Amino acid sequence: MHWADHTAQRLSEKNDSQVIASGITPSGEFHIGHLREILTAEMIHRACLDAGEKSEYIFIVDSMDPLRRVYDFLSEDYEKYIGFPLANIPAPNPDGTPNYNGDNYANHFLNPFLEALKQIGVNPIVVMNHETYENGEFAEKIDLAITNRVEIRNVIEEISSRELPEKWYPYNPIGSDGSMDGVVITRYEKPYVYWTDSYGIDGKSDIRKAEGKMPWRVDWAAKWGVHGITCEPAGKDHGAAGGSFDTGIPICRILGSEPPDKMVYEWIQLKGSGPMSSSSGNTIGPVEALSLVPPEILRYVIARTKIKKHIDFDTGPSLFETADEYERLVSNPPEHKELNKKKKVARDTALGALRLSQVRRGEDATLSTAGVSFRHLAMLAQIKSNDEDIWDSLKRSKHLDGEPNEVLINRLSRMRHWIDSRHFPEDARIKIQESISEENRNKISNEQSDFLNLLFSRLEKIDWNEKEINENIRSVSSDIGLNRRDAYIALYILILGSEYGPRIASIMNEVGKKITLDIFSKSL
RNA sequence: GGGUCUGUAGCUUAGUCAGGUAGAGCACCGGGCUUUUAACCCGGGGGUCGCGGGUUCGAACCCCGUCAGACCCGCCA
Repeated sequence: MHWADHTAQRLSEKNDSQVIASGITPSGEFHIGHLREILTAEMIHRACLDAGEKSEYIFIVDSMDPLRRVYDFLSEDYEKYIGFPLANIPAPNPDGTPNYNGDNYANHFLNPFLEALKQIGVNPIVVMNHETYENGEFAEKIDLAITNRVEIRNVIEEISSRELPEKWYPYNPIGSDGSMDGVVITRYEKPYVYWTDSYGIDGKSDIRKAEGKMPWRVDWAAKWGVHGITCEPAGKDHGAAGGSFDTGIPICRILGSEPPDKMVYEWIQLKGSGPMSSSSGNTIGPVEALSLVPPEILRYVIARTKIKKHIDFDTGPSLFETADEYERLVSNPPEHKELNKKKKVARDTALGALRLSQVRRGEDATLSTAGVSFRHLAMLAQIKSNDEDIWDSLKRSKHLDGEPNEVLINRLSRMRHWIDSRHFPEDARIKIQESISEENRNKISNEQSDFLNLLFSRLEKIDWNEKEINENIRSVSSDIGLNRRDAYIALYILILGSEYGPRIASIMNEVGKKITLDIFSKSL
């Protein structure tokens, strides 16, 4: 059974309806790693719906979280905003300086991410956490937290083995300048928290408004209760023993609600370069990823992997494999015949991954395939600049019957982006030789050389099109008495510097008569 | 130091929760397709399931230990 279906089943035994949640702090550019957070939760949500459960999927944006420090992509101007809620400070310009006329910091990073989510078929209920504070929904939890602060402090100290000060409060008020740093609470009298900030200024915060927030570990536990969350997968950083999940569970109960079960997923890493991080700049954005990778393939990368396995995200060679695996699975799904238990499980898992990879829930997977392997399309896209020529070629090779569908058109457009990008694998790149290298010349036999010479003289006279080129290759090889395989090998060596390749006549045709014949004349 | 997760064919992995003869795909090799070799079809080889012990009629699966990698215990998913 697929992990999402399995989780859905477990959840249905516990609750009548589900609220699946994700939470992310918009402290910088969103990256592919965040997509795992989102998709893990969203796929569980879909699995619940598919099982006939009631379910909602909410994406909580931690817009009330403070700016921790001046990240590398920010200018020094942000020094003055440290400790401010992200919803209350200006978004950065491209050069890192604050843009006082633009959107707030949280929205600035959030909006492009939501756009990317739409593309991969994720339409969450978005909750801005600062609004939950603003409209007073947290007031009761804050009150409970403060009145039970000793107990909560003990939980955190015992479980996370952190030491908290004697006068610790599970609430950080915003001081006179807008920052939550260095504000000391003097007393609590519902609904006001009285404080003195780092300038010695006294003030009070209303717990029914966004005039302060609970610290992270308490805030998370409170959110579970306020939104009635039944499942929130968390990154493994939160999942460690003594981590925020372990403290959140008892704190949530202290605050009067039943917490979701602990659920932890592994991280996505960029192949070869360690974990992604918004602040270190080691990222690939969802938007960039989606310009190269079809959305159903991106979903499939997450869906096919068990949540406790780490994923090496790679927009290089393994993308071919993943994409082609997807195509194969759709066009040739595991059969429903008599199977033993294990094979049945394996089949259900694979089909579940496929089902959850669809951009639109419930859509037939066969509508999401292009009918052509990634590899083949990559080859065609490189040798044919005109899309129509590609459709023609695909019709001839019987990949395509009639007009290309939307999926195929999208695939080709993304393929062209990929080929033009630095991510495209070098060994998949077709490189037309200018002239033959000494090493390659030695691989060519005398017979092959005769073939090339005769072909050269014939090609000079023909109309330059794929059919003519092909016919000449065949006739010349017959005339010389060279078997066809060796003839093609000679041509591949000459033109691509390799002993094999895609249909050589297409390449020669696409490259053009003059350039092709130049290669011959320089090499022979 | 404490803890979590991962380790199955050259590569990516299914199967581990509910123990019952190790399954795929890629790659590789061979054959076919007689307008082709990154297209398509058929076949084949390849695994001490990290290692050691235990429980069991039977262990990839459960238990103990051990090695390796990743990560957490400081508000980075």
